[in-house]
Amino acid sequence: MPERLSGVLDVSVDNVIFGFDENILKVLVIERKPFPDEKKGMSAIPGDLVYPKESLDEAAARVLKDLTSLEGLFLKQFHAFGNPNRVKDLKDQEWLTNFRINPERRVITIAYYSLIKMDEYQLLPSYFAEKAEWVDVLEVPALAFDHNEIVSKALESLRHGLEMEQIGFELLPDKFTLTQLQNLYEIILNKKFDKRNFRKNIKKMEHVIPLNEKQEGVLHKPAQLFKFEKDV
Amino acid sequence: MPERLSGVLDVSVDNVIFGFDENILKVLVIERKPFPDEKKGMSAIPGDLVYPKESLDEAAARVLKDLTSLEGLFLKQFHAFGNPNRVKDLKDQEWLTNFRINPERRVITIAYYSLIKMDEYQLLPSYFAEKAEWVDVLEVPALAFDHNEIVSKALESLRHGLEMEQIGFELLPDKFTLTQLQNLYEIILNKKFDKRNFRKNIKKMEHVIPLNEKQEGVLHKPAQLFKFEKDV
DNA sequence: TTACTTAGTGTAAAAATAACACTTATTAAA
DNA sequence: TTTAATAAGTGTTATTTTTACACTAAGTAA
Repeated sequence: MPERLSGVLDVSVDNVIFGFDENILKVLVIERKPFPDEKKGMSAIPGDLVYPKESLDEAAARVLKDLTSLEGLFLKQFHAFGNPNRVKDLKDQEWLTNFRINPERRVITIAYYSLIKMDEYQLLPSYFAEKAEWVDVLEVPALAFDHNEIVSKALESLRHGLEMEQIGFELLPDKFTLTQLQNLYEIILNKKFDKRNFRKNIKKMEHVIPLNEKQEGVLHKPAQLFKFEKDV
Repeated sequence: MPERLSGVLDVSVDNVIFGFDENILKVLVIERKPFPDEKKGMSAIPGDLVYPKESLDEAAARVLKDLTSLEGLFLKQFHAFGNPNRVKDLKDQEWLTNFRINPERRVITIAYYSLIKMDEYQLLPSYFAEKAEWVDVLEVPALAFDHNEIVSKALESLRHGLEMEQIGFELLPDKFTLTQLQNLYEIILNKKFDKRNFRKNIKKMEHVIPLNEKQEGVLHKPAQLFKFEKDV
């Protein structure tokens, strides 16, 4: 048992938070406060160390809450990243020195993704971030650590493992039109659907319930509204 | 940052090793050496702590090799388990005391599954195990830690994420019959397929190559043999 | 030669998917 | 009050995919 030294690891959670605004899919990144000799702090996705007495899911929820003030969201664990050098880059080390007791220590991270409606809350940067902002999933800048890899894999998992029911609950208003729903599918899956075929498929879904209400305040034929029914 | 104490976590990998013998799907479990007052040691799936300088994938491969002497297998990371009390059961603690420097320490585990042909190697119990044995996936006994949960989730992932190409490479002989292949599918997916329809589907797969060879030594019409072609 | 065993094969019905264009309801402006 | 603009809403047909189903063929052993 040669190298079984103790206490040499930390475990963190990292959250890839996708934001949806009816037209575009974005990712939440946090910009670090710059160092004295930096023009602009490097960006990262929100993550933090797991506390001693919380589960991984609890840690992910806590971090999400701390960084976005949102609670009760759908949070999906999708992969663990454990490259032994994933936090050893010089810039990353400099930054960690300011925010971790043991900045040099190896960190294994468990990554989650989550989905929120961008317009439903204000981004509130946390104590260690200069600002929090949305970036287009197709134009993610260079991020700290292995966060670009984490974001790529999250997007892949999102498109793969997709249970639209759950996602729809999170990302659409309580009452929504079929066009909004189709938009959601198209943006997340990054492909187009035929309107009539799409609607035929939706009709088969028992958890999408038509309401006796119409859209108001639009300058065209108002659409019928629908809701999701959770318990079917 | 109230509880951000350091050095309180270990990280392990656990491998759910599925074994296939043309008729049944089994899981490899290791029986611990019993304590003086025990009749029979408790069983567990093979896992171990991650070394300081290896990646998670490397750790999983190493553990698999140590415990089964197999190398180069398809290894799929499928979930991280991090309940803070997952190794705190009394029996588990007693056992850990014999094999870990810090038995009381919380352990987060990254779980992998793998697939092997049962008849291709001898089970060689490692230094801390009384014996290693195969158990039917439908009759897994009570295991240590949260290993029953891990096995369930592995089976679910296996059936879900299934890329049969890869699995077939591991689990079938170099030359196989379509009946063997169908068996493999049926056992892993736990359902029956129509023989003709199954064969129609296989014909569409470019990586399944018919050979100019027949089965020998059987007391019925010999079947044509096929092989997998990796690079398509 | 016969009995036994598993291999191997085609077709038709049913279901799912894909392609496609016009009419309707509403608002705002003329 | 008519017209223009906008997005909503709707059905049918062709194509593809999936399912269901039963007999003949090739080999071995008695």
